[in-house]
Formats: sequence, C-alpha cells, structure tokens
Amino acid sequence: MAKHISMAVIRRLPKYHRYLKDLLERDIHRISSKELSEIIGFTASQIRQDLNNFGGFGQQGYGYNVEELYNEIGKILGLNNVYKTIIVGAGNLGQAIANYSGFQKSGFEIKALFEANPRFIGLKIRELEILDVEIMEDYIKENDIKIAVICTPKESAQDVADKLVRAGINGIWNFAPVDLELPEDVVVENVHLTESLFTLSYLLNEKNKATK
Amino acid sequence: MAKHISMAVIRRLPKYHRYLKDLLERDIHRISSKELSEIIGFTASQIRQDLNNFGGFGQQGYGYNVEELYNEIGKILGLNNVYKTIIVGAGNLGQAIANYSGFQKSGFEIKALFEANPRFIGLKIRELEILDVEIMEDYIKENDIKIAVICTPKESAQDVADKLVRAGINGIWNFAPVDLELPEDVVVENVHLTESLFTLSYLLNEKNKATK
DNA sequence: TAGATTGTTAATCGATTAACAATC
DNA sequence: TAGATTGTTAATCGATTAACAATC
Repeated sequence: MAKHISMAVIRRLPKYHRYLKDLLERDIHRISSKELSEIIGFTASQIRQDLNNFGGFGQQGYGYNVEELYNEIGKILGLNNVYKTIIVGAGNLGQAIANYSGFQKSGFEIKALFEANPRFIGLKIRELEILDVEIMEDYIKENDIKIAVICTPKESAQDVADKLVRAGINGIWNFAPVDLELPEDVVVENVHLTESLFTLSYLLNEKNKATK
Repeated sequence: MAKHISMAVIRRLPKYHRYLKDLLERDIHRISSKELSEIIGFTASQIRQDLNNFGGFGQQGYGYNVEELYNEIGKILGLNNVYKTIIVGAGNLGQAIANYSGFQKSGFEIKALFEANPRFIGLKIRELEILDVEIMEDYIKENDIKIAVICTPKESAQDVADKLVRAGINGIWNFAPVDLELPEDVVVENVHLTESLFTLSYLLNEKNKATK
C-alpha cells in the first residue's frame, strides 16, 4: 500500500519540477541534494526525505541525474497525462487563463469557455468560442471533460460547482473566493487571490511596525 | 516585544476575515469558537489559539462579537490602511487584476499599469492608462507607490523587481513563475499558478490510482 | 580504494489538539 | 447562581533537521 504523502511534501513537488527544468535548460545534468538545496532554498535533508517518499532516484557518491529526476517528478505530478479542461466564467481572469499557453503545454487542454452573461456568448478568445453555461453539463458529458476552472463571481460559484459535479467532473481549480462544498471524490484546488493579497498586507504592516 | 506569529497562523487570518464578513452579512452578531469551527473547518481549539496570539477578543460564556472580531482582524491584516499600487505587465492577467474591484475596496488603490510592449502603451484599462515601463522608477518615487504587482513573463520578472526595489517599493505581489531575489526588507507574496495547477494534477492522479 | 553523497533512522522542533481552571 | 465558553497550559502529533551507515 502506498505511503501517505503530506500536503507539505506535495506542494514542494512542483517547485522541484520547476527548478529541475531550469537546470536542464542550463545544461546541468547532475546535482547533489546539497547543491540543489542552495538554489531552491530547502535543506538538503528535506530534499532527500521528500524524494525518498517516491523512491530512490539518487545514487550514493554521485547525486541525482537532473533529467531523470525531472521526468520522474513530472510523472508523479501526472504531467504525462492530458486533461480535457473547460473554463467557467469568461471575464478577464477566465480569459487570462485561456490565453496562457503554459497550461496547455503541461497537458491541460482547454476545450471551451462557458459564460452566463449573454453579451459574451458567441464571442471568441483565440480559437475558443464562448458557450452558454446552460449547455455546459451536456458538453462535459459528451466531450469527456475532466477538469473545470471556476472563474465566476463568488455568488454563482457553488451553483456552477454543483452542475460540474452532476456532469461528472473530476477536478476543480477554483478562483472564486468561496470554499466549495463538494463530494469527497471530487478534487479541488483553490486559488484565493484576496487571501494572498491580505497576507502580503499583513507582512507589510509587520515590517512597518518593526522599523518604527 | 511582540510574539512571533507563524506563517500558518497568518495565512488563516484572511479566511477568518472572509467568514466573519459572511456572518455579518447574514446578521449573525455573536459566535462561539465551536460554531465558527463548524462553518470554517478549523478546530475550535485552533481558532482560540489563533485569536489569542493577538489578544483576548472573546468573552467567557458568551463567545465572540462578530463585528468586533471582524474589525480587529481587519486591523491586524492592515486593511485600515490604503496602499498605492501599480501593476507591471498589462497582459490578460494584469488587466484582470486591474479590473477586479475587490482589491480597490480593500484599500489597494491601483494607480497605473506599466508595460514594455509599445503596442499596449497609451491604451486604457478602465480609467487607467498603460504607461511605458521606462518611466516606472520615476513614477514610483513621485507618486509614493508602496506595492507593485508583477504580471510579466518570467524572463523579465527579476529585472522588473530590481527596478522596483531601486525605486523604493515596500511589497511585491508576484505572479511570475520565478522566485525573486530581493533585499530582506522588501516583502513578497507569490502566486504561483502553475504550481497550484500541478498540485491539482497530483491530487487527481492520486484519486485515480485509488479507484483502480 | 578513498571520497562523496545517498537513503534512512533518530532527535528535535513546531504546530495542532485536548483539557480544564478562570470567569462572564 | 448555573451554564457556557473563553484563555491558556499540557499533551500529542507531525514535519523538519541531524546524523550516520550503506554504497556508488
């Protein structure tokens, strides 16, 4: 049985992935936990512990092969899969996500944008037509959509989530400032921008107090 | 001397703030840690511990006054201040942030957008003119800007950050997928969207393995 | 082989939870 | 007053760091 991996570890994986890609682009093919520690800012001990949750990717006396480790972490993150994705809410944020090519490159294929406001329906973002949220459930079922990105105002987010769940979505990337109520087999990742900004505000305040 | 507050606690504060606002809007004026626990999903014990880092806001036998607690947490987060803010990078994401009225309402006054691409310079987003990033340093100094939001591609983010630091900015809200090198008196809060999406991807994968 | 560095166990540190006396 | 619920101390749990034998 697979060992339980804590969220703290999981959230470090994408960062390893990013730094390893960087190293590859700089043509560095071998790295020790100590060297990686110096550029990524985690302790060498933590890096070895983290990686050993998933298997022994290193070699004593040598370190880690950058390309191999990059690929392995990619697999652990599920980046070898392709996920059909839709975006709900075609406001600025929805459009920004639709336009960011990095997500597509990582295997998140954005198939359509949905919107409730009739003024937007029928318009196009890149190649993507904006569709009426009324037909969303059918679209998800017919096109085997796995992931939905919620970029609606908070008032409609739970409603949209309920529709997504009914249509059989597996995962939700939620940008609305609410905590969605979901069945436990649906995975959710929240991006609460206001909470992030308020954290910055707290830290700024702290700093100002310290200087006084 | 002020007691040290851990990041875990700090990151929960905006969530308390959000739920307390909700309660106020629903005309609930009094709440116990136990009741709050049930709606916010932290343990009652944790809630009391968290709040007591900042002072005794409750009353034995009664609980907490919602409005008072909401205001106190707002003050702790520094939301009674107004911060002059600029956005660097006028792509979709920069525009999305400029257009979101919630940030303005919380005291983050967006004063200008800066952009390197001449095609965008001079255009307007709402009332905001897009300015040339070349004049950014002077603008910051002349207008007493405290916060900058970085929405540039990753290649220019560190360069922009260096300019911001030189001009005397206090805090950076960074959306570029890099870890910025900054002097320690400049506060930074990262929003790494790709890391968030990859976390969702991991969790989806995990779930699928479990069902098999 | 000698040196380097992993994988892994043990020790430490910090955060969360439990318990309960204080008190409204 | 009796009941409720906080503030706070103590216990537990989990995550990070240190140490070192294994081994390339």
